[in-house]
Amino acid sequence: MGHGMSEQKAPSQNTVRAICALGLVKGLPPEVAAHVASLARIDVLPGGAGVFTQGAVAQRAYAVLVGAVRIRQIGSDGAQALMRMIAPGEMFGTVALFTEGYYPADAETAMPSHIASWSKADFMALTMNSPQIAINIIGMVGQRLANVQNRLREMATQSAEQRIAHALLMLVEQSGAVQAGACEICIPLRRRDVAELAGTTLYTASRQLAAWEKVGLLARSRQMLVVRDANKLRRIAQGGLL
Amino acid sequence: MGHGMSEQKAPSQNTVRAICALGLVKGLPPEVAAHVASLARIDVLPGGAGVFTQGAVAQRAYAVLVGAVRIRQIGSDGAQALMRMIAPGEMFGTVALFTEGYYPADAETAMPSHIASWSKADFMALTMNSPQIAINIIGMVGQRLANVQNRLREMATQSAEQRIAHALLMLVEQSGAVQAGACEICIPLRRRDVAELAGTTLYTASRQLAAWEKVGLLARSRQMLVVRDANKLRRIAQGGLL
DNA sequence: CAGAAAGATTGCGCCAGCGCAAACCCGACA
DNA sequence: TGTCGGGTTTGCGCTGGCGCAATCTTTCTG
Repeated sequence: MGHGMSEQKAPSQNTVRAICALGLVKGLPPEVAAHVASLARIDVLPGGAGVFTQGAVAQRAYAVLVGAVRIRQIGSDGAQALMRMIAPGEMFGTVALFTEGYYPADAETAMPSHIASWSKADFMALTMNSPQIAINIIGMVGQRLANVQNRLREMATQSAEQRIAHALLMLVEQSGAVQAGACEICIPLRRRDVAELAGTTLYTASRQLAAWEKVGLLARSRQMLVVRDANKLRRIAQGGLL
Repeated sequence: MGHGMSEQKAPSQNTVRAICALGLVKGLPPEVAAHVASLARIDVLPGGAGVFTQGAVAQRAYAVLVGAVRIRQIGSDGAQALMRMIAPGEMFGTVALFTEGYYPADAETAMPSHIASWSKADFMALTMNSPQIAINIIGMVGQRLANVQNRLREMATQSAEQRIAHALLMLVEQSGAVQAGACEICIPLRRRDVAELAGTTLYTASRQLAAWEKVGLLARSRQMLVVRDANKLRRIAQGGLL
């Protein structure tokens, strides 16, 4: 949105295809999906670029086509928490259009990314005119709600170790590229990100990840994390051992 | 839902009025609201009655007209967390109709209650036929999502004392009856409920509440909690002192 | 109204994990 | 190739709050 470094394009072949694969237009005839795509604006952003900021008036709904986005919330006391990482094919910033109208968190690219977005007017019109789109939105938001509620319960009842394991498993599910039994998480993660996702501190997260690397459960390949034994991780997440 | 003790009625005058005040039918003409009300089934339940159970196939959407409902989630390890308390005028169990179809938590009355509900078929039809209803649902779910995300952040970053304060403030907001500067929370709360809402243990919650009662910040009047100084509580929640 | 069952309180010991501080690693850029 | 800055690791001490166990209180139930 008006960044010095952003490059703006009209939808191209590839981007149209990506938009048509969005959950938003699931179950809709191709021509409707194409129409949705035609309304989108595409931003090509470098890593670390802001998309919107917490508290700003919500004017657009977004989707990641390529890359990754970090959604971070800052409390009145300055404490930060990473609400979610957005992988390609997922939407973000949509709920604020339907509620009070302010983004509840910051959004910034975690790597060079292509971001699609729709104006509030267009997006509302789409929703009003197509019950299927409205239902798709409810489904997406509901999914998120269920997910966040699970995390909330885990946060309240599980150990830091388990929570970190869960965070990694969630990321694998979101953007895991399976290769030779191992899963690479295709989202760049700092220690700090893992910590905030799991609701613990940088220090604890660093120690835990280091320990898992030592055992060979985890590895790093050029900035990305690789889970070498997802089942073992799953067992840890369930609280198998302590 | 087929309980021995439940009494089932067709919508009466009072219940119709209550249903028309639901956020679900906000912005809709009275006759549509009346139609929504006519489709509702009303259950009159005693306290402690189950409404639905976690994992069951979602077949109805619910709203509390009178009373209160506890929504509790149980993890695979048996650990419990109280997701939310439902006050009169609020809906619950609606999201599952739009997602995978299973209720993600248990619901039981926390006191004698009147519960309205709609069949999945009716509810989906309403949503398909009225974009306004669809948008209202998105708004309600979005509100919930924002709320849960806030709790998630607090859980990750704040002290148990702060979290308990937040939990009480949320309840006041939900069903606070102001009287002589103090707010009574019109939902029956056990220590355990407060603890699970705040993501701490029964013991810690009990100690904290006892301390606040000692200082006069809190009081108990027949099973209900009364917040005598909401501002002070707010200051504690913000982390003013430790 | 007695007895049982469920909930609340509180003393006490203990440890997970927080968080400072200092060192270390590594990619970017001149 | 130096050096600069952001990110990471790790030792160490400290404490919030967990959780057992015993007791007390209140609410049901017959």
